[in-house]
Amino acid sequence: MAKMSDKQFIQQAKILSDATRLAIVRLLARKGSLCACKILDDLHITQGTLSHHMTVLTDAKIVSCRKDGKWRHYRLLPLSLCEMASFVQEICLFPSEDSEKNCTCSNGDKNK
Amino acid sequence: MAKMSDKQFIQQAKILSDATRLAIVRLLARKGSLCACKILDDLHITQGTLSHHMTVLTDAKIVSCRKDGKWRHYRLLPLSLCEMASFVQEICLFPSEDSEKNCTCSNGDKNK
DNA sequence: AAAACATATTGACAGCCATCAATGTATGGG
DNA sequence: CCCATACATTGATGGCTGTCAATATGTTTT
Repeated sequence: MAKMSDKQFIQQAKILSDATRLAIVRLLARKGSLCACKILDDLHITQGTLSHHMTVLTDAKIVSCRKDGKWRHYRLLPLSLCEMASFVQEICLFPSEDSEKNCTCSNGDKNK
Repeated sequence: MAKMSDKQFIQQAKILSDATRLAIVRLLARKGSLCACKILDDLHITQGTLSHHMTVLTDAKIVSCRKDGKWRHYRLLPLSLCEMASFVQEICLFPSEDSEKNCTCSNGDKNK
């Protein structure tokens, strides 16, 4: 699994930090695969708004899209989400070293 | 570790999806503990802007703050970040069941 | 060909927010 | 006391974006 850049993480986090898009992602996580019209049934938004969100999610490779006649079937792509989880996990596991002793807030010599 | 609500996750993700705040978090992850003036040295923002971001991060319990005379020492709090990582991880581990067979996009009967 | 359905696109708009400049507050030094 | 330092607060502003209404595009059905 490739490591995510800060820039990538920011993009993905911004995408997931929207209530509507998170609802879509969670819905897909439960249902596996859905066409846009079924997703629309669960949300209180316009069809144009949903289309916009699906484009955003697809471009970010958070979901995949398969054409089937008139329909578009969407499915969750685990890779981006896993990379995102790892990204946060790594920060979370910071060494926790105490560098306060090195603080030189222009008073680092107050103990002289 | 408590489970995060969708609302909480959205709030935290929104906070981390800002380049400046992510830089602050990563800086604290490396250095352990820093006062505001040292954080300011690493960023190209105004002091007032930094103060704003530190308030946001502190309110969200992503960092802790300890007063020491004129100074404020900030430190990363791992809990919120870990919960956030778990939140994404759980979505990432969705069952991957294929419910496409149940899709009734008004053409569920097209094989009749 | 026409109508119905599914989705995409466009333009406009309101709300949010990161940022700055300016000012305010608190703490410590001389 | 006065001044410097560290940080907070306020008001204004520009940019981004989620949303809708309207319209367009593509596909299937009749």
